[in-house]
Amino acid sequence: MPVEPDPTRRSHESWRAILDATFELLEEGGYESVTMGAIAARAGVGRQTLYRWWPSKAAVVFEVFLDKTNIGPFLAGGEDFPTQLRAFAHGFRTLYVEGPAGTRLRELTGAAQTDPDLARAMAEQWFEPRRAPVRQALQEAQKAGVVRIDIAPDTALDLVFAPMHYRLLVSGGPVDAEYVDAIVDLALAALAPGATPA
Amino acid sequence: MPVEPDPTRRSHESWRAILDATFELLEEGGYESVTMGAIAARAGVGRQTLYRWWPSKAAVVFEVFLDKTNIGPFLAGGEDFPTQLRAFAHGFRTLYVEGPAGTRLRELTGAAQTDPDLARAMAEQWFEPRRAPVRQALQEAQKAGVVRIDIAPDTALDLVFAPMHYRLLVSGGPVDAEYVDAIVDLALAALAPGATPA
Amino acid sequence: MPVEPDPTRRSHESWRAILDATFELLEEGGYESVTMGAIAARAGVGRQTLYRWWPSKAAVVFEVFLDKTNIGPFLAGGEDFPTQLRAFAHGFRTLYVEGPAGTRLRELTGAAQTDPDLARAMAEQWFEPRRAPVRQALQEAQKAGVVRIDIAPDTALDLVFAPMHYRLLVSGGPVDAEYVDAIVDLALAALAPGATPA
Amino acid sequence: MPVEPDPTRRSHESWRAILDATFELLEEGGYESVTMGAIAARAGVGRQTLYRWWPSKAAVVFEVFLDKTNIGPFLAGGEDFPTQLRAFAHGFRTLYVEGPAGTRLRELTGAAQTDPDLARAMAEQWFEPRRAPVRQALQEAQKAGVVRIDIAPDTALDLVFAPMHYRLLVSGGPVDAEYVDAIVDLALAALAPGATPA
DNA sequence: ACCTAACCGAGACGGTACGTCCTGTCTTCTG
DNA sequence: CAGAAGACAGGACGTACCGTCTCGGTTAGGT
Repeated sequence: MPVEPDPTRRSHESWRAILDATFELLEEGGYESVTMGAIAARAGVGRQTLYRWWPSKAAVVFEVFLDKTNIGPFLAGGEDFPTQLRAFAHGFRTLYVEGPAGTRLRELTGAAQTDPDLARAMAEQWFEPRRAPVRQALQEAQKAGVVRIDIAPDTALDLVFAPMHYRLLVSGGPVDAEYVDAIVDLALAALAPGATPA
Repeated sequence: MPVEPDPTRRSHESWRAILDATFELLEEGGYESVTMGAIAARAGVGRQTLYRWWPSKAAVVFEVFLDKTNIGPFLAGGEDFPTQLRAFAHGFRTLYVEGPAGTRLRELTGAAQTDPDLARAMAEQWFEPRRAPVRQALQEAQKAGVVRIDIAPDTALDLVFAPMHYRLLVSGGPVDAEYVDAIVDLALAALAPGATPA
Repeated sequence: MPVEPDPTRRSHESWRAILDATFELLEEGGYESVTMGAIAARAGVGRQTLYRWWPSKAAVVFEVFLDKTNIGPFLAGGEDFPTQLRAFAHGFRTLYVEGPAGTRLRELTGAAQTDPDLARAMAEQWFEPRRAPVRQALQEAQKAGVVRIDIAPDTALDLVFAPMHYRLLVSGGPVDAEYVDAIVDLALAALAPGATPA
Repeated sequence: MPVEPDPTRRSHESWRAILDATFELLEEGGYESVTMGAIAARAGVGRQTLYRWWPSKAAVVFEVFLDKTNIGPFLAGGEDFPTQLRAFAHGFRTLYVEGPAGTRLRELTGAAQTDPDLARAMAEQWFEPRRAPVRQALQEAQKAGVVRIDIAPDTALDLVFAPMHYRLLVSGGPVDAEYVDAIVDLALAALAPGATPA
């Protein structure tokens, strides 16, 4: 049984240096170019220190990703659900889909396909925290009768989350503001209380 | 100057042995356990023969994936669009989402996040051939007035394709028949000619 | 500036535990398997405590060797030189050449080839104390005219000490009682006052 | 079961570069400073190539030692045994006891104390080839009645070989020409047909 | 009865070397 | 003469130790 090291013994300087070094390496050459050895060398840290706190380079990169991007988007309160949802979707796109954050998200999600630990960590620490507030608002909207009650909340959420991730990871299609608007429109249409199939 | 190998010289026995060996290795240990060396050894083939015809293990695995799965789903003719779409979605789920094919699809899509050549090959040879017939049927349904005309076809397609891939690749949620039904229902509701947002 | 540790503060329990742990590790896996970390862990002692009192694992192992073997052989008084020499040689063989002590002696002498500090310590604290009484007896025998006077004492001593160490360290040949007898016979023949070359 | 690589496939350039690099590293920093990684880097060779042909750095260094020193000493023919023996002993001292060769011999013999494979290789490929011609000459001298017949040849050989190795490896005493002469004198005295103990 | 200084166990730290694995190229021998 | 076999340079991996360091806790005088 692996002994969990006492986090209070952890050297803050090393931890910071490791995250910074990893960030720089990611910016310079992308995920593939990052290696445990390169991180250690850049950070001026022993290789073993890396392995003491992270099981793999994927874990380090994920922590950097969390460290740099754990800033939203937040759900605006005091607005109606459609407005909230649209604002959230645009915020998500701005923060995570384009630019380096999008590339990191693609690379990490890619690595997670063959790394169950990473997949679990990302699900718990990244994806779920972003779905949770929207789920909450959705369920309130359902109770208020603004959204169909006969849809499982997670299925409804997928209508907005899935297309953005799908274009990012699979189809490579553009995820611009127009696309986000269209997706939100379609989701709201599908979720309208009296909606019926074509 | 790299000489382009003459495809007519390609040995069918070797080609077959390589694909079979790769398939076996995938079944036995998954994508991570496959290496060019292991394929060559298992196939009784020289390493160079592999590199002559494929640039990377991803390319070999993708060819195996194509070889084993290039069998549908097909779009039923002579039925109305909702019926066609639903049947297609269930067919897709059955063939590619669960079982080994789903695992291969996840692994390859994962690898494609850091391998642009693989990403392009998969888009052209796998994803697009599956979207194309549905796009065709959708556009005919739009012309027939059965589906809203004001939606870009690829955006509309995403309503069905995205959720299945999202659960497979990102959320890890179940992709069962109920989910597929729900997604198709919601897509059709969103695409109904008179649909309006919540 | 390195402060010299105060020897009076030395914990006897730790010292004992370290020597015992080292001895056990040597018995279990030989010199190669002993590490400073393993000694500390086995002794229930901090790593730093080891380094406070010994500069290297070789030094610890040598102290264990001294601790366990510093018991002779002794030179019998009141006998003639040939008898003394023969008894000493057999005693040496019994105590140090065979069994674990012989293995330790081999390993330490081996390590001393690339560790001058260890080499010096062994020469002063182990080899010389064993040569000294024999040298003393030899010199008395020379004065008494029983042994040739024209041979440097250390050269004469080598006639007995060298063959046993040579077989132990270099040739791997047997160092049994017959060999010791033969060596002592030859040495005495060479050292006889009237001896002349072949 | 480890597959023995086919020696005919061995790259002569790499082999030469490895031996030369190892020799240089030995000259520069001694045995301790040599590492498999440093050899590979200096030789411009892959690490795996080293491990393909040698099991350890000790094996490489031993091969370098053989390569550089496998040049004698030779036993002069047509002379009487005492003259042959003395010339051989001086030749041995000149070639192997002083200078870098002596240091290498010490380091390798040291390493052999905890490396049985090395010990065996050295015994077979280095020590025995140097003892063999002397044993041969000794046995002829015994048949000719010039040397006592009642001494095992290997015991007799030890009278000359052991003291030189003992001073080199154990006592650190000088191994100069005077010492060699004295040792040869004593050995011959001990081996004279009519020799009797003191 | 309290300081205070050195000791202690524990273990994280920066490093170095290890031996293995895999990649993509090059060479040799064989059917 | 095509291709199986495998050696090659290169480089990342994860592990094992090294010797130093920092952290609290304990012990032992000296006040």
